[in-house]
Amino acid sequence: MTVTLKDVAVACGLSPGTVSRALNHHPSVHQDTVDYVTAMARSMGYYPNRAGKALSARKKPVSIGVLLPSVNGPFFDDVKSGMHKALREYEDLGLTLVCDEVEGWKETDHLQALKRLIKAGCNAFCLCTQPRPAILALLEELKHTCTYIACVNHNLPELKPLFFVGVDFYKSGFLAANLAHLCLRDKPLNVIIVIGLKSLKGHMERVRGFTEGLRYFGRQAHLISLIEGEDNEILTQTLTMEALKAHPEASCLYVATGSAVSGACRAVIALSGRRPYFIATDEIPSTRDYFKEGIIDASICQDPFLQGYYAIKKLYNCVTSGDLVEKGDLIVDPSIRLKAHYL
Amino acid sequence: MTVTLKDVAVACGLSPGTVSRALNHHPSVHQDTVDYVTAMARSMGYYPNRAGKALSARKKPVSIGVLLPSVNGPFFDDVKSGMHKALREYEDLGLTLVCDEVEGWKETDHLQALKRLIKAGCNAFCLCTQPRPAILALLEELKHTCTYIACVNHNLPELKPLFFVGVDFYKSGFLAANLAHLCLRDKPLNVIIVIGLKSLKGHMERVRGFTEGLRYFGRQAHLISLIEGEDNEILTQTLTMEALKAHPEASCLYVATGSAVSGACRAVIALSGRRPYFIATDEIPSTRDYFKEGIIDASICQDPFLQGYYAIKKLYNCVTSGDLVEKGDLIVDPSIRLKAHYL
DNA sequence: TTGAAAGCGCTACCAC
DNA sequence: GTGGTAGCGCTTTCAA
Repeated sequence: MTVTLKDVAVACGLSPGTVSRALNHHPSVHQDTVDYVTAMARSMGYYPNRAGKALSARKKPVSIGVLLPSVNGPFFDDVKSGMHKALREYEDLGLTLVCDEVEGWKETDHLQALKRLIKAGCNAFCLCTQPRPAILALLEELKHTCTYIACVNHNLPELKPLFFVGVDFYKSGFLAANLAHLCLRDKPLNVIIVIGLKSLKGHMERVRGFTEGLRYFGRQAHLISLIEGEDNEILTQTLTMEALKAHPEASCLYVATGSAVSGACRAVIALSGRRPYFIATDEIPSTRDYFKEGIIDASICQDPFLQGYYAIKKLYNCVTSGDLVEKGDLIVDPSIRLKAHYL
Repeated sequence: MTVTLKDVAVACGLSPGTVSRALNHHPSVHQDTVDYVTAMARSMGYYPNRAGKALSARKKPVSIGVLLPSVNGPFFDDVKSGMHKALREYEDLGLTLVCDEVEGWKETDHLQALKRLIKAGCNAFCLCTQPRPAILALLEELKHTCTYIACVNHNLPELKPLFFVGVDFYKSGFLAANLAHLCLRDKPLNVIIVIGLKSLKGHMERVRGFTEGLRYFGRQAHLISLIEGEDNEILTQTLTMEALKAHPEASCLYVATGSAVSGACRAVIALSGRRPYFIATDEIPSTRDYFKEGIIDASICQDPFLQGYYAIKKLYNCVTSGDLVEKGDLIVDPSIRLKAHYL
C-alpha cells in the first residue's frame, strides 16, 4: 500500500491538516515544522494522491492561462486542439483553461492579453509569445507571485520558464538539409530559401540549421537567395517567382516558415516549368492540398497537437504535485511528412 | 458546477447507491431502474468524476493484463516504456499493470501467458499477439466475462477487440515507396525487399503497400527479389549478400521488418561496393548505430512508445468511464527518420 | 502555530 | 431490489 498523508502525519506526531499545510507552502506554518515534515515525507516516499487532492480542491480549481497568437493562424488550431484534449482528460480533476488568443506577434497585443490573463486570476500560465522587453518585464514581475509559467512552441530563454515544450528549430532545418541531401544525392544543390520574418528567431534558426546541415553532409551547396516574405502571401509569391525565374538552375526550394508555404506554392504553380524539390515547413490545411497537387514534395513538421497537449498536462502536473517531477523541457523531434501521409 | 451522482439521485428520487449500481451494470438492480437512471443521467449531462471514483475504489484497482512478445525484442522495450509512463500517470488513480512477457510469436507460449493473465484476475487486457485458432478461441471465451480487451501493435480483426492501437502496415510500406520515389526520381528503381516472416501478416502488408505505392507514383519498378530472413540474422545477412552480389543494378534496398534490419546492414557492410538506397523499418538501438555509420539512409518508424502509452490510457479510460468515449481504433501515422534525428 | 472535523464524488457493505 | 452509512486522501474552515 502506498504511503498517505495520514501516515506521514502519524510518523511526525502531527495532524493531517498541519502536514498538508506544511507540504503546500502555507504561510502559517513554522519553518521547523515545514523542514521536519518535508524531510519525513521524502524519506517515507510520500507522493500526494491526485484523486484525493482533486476531490477536496473542487472549489479552487487549477486554472491555466493560455496565450496564443492563434487568430487567423491555422497552425495554432492544432496546438489548441491538443490543449483541449488535455483539458478533457483533466477537467474532472479540477483543471480549467482560460484561453486568450491574439492575431500575430505584435508586442502591445501580447502585453494586453497577458494582463487580461493575470487579471483573470490564473494560477499558472502557458505562453507562446516573443521576447520583447515589455513582455519580459511583465513576466519577471509575475514570477514573484506565480512560479508556474511555461512556454510552448516558442521559448523565452531569457525568462527561464518552468519548462518549454516545442521543437528545436535548428534541428528542423538540419533535417531539411538531410532530406535535400538524400533527394539530390548526385545533383547540384542550388537552393532558394523562403522565410517569414528575419526578426523571428525561430525562422532564422531553421536557416542556420539548414546551411550547417548541408555542410555536415559534405555538400557544396549554393544559396541563391534568402527571401523574406514578411508573412505576406502576395509578397512571398512575387519574390519567390522572381527568384525562380531568374535562376532556372535552382534545384531545391526550402520554405522554412509555415506561413510562407502557400505563397511559395503559388509561385511554383504560376511558373509551370520544371519544378525544384520543394521542402516545406509545418502542416496546415492548405499544405495538405498542395501536397495532393504534387507541388510540395516533403514538409518538416513539428506536431503542434502534441505540444499543446503535453504543455498543459505538464503544467497541471507541476501545479498539483508541487513540481516534484515534470520540470525539464520537452523538445519534440521534427518529423518528415510526404504525400503518402495524406492519401 | 458540474452535475454529480447525487444530483442524478435526487432527480430520480433514488439513493446515490442505487444510481451508482444502475450506472455500473450491477446485477442486483431492476431493469426499469437501470433504464430510468441511465436516461436521466444522460439527459442531465452527467459524467462520472474520476477523482471520486478512483478514491472510493482504492481497494479494487483497475488491473490491466499485458501480453507482449518483448523478451529479447528491443522494439517492444519502447512499447513497455510507454505503458509504464501511463502507469505512472494513473497509478494514484488506481491503475495496476500485470505484464506477461514472452519471447517470439509461438502460439503455445502466448496461450500460456494469456492463461496466466486470466488467472491473475485482471479486469482488462492489452494484447500483442497473433490470430492463431487456439488464442482466438480462448479470447472469445474471455469476452463473455470481460469486455475490456484491446490490441496493441498487432491487431486481431477476427476478435473485434474494444479497440486497436498501432500503425497501418500497408501505409508504412506505401510511405517507403513515396520516399524511394523521391530519392530516386530520375533513376531506375531496382528493388530488393527483405522481410522477416512471410507468415506474419503485418510484414506482407508492408510489401504490398510498397509495391502498390510505387505503382501509384507512376514508377516502373523492378522487384529483384523478396528475401525472407526468418527472423534469423545470419540467414538474413547471407541471403541479402547473395542478392546484392548477383544484382549490381540494385538501386534500392527496402527492409520491411525491424528484426531483419541488422542482418541486412551487415550484408551491405560486407559488400563494400556502391551502396543502394537503404530504407529500413522501425528503430531499435542497433538501427541508430547503422544510421550513424551511414549504412541506413532512412527508416520508416511507428512510435512504439506512444502506442503503449495510448493503449493503456485508453483502456483505463474505458474501464473507469464505462466506455462512454474512447472506443474507436487509434491508427498512428508512420514516420520517417533520417540520420539527422540521431545527431 | 496547530488540531479537529467536515466534506469533495463515489462505491461497498450491511440492513431492510 | 433499494436505502443508509462509512470511508477512500486531501484541503480547508473554525477553534484552540
